[in-house]
Amino acid sequence: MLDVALISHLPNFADFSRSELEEFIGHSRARRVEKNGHYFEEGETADHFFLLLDGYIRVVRISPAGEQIIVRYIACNELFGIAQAIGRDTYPANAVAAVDCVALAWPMSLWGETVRKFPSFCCAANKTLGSRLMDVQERVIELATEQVEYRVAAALLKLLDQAGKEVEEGILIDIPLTRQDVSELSGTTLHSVSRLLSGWEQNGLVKSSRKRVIVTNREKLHALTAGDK
DNA sequence: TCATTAATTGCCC
DNA sequence: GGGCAATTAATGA
Repeated sequence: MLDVALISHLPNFADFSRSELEEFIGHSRARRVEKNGHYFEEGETADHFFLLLDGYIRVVRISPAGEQIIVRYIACNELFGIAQAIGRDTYPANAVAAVDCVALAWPMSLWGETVRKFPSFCCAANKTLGSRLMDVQERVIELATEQVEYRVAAALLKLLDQAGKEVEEGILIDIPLTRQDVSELSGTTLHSVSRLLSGWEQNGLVKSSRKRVIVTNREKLHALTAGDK
């Protein structure tokens, strides 16, 4: 079984006693999903909720025309698949492992009592939902009003916050990320992303290679989202 | 080494 | 900016 210390520091569990947390974890099962596998698919009965312990998850929806849209990425220590919290009994999107992932899975039947009994857990779930909602609102506004350059820069900056990892040349987005992925995340095409990244590379903002993006000048990238240009 | 998957670039709308 | 095609590059079996 899993070491309680792995997650006891999370705000979700602030008002669990040690034994309560042990019991709660006892009701979960660690679920491993290898890269490109999925935790659940859109429309499936939501029988579990999850806490990501390691890895990154891509939340994907398919448009009526069959095109993929990446809704967001989920980083570790985040709750996901919490359909019950928004009154659904099916999952609203696909959850795909962007890398090999480990998550704890609880039966959804535990959701109600957990939320009722532990304000810290409830509060963390609300915060998670709230910040996702804010994210979505921001993106709607971006899509309606901003240029592609802005949107791609904003998408990269968001990933930097979620998955940034310091390396010698700058900050690496620690998720395998194709141009296609970036385009699905920012509502454009892989061609435009490729052209933008090439341009930015020449100007020293980023360094990219196959499935990897390193941001070498965060300030300049940020400036692209500041309204000018 | 070959087959597959990604990335780049030029041309046209 | 997007769509398409040709080309090249990287990767993994």
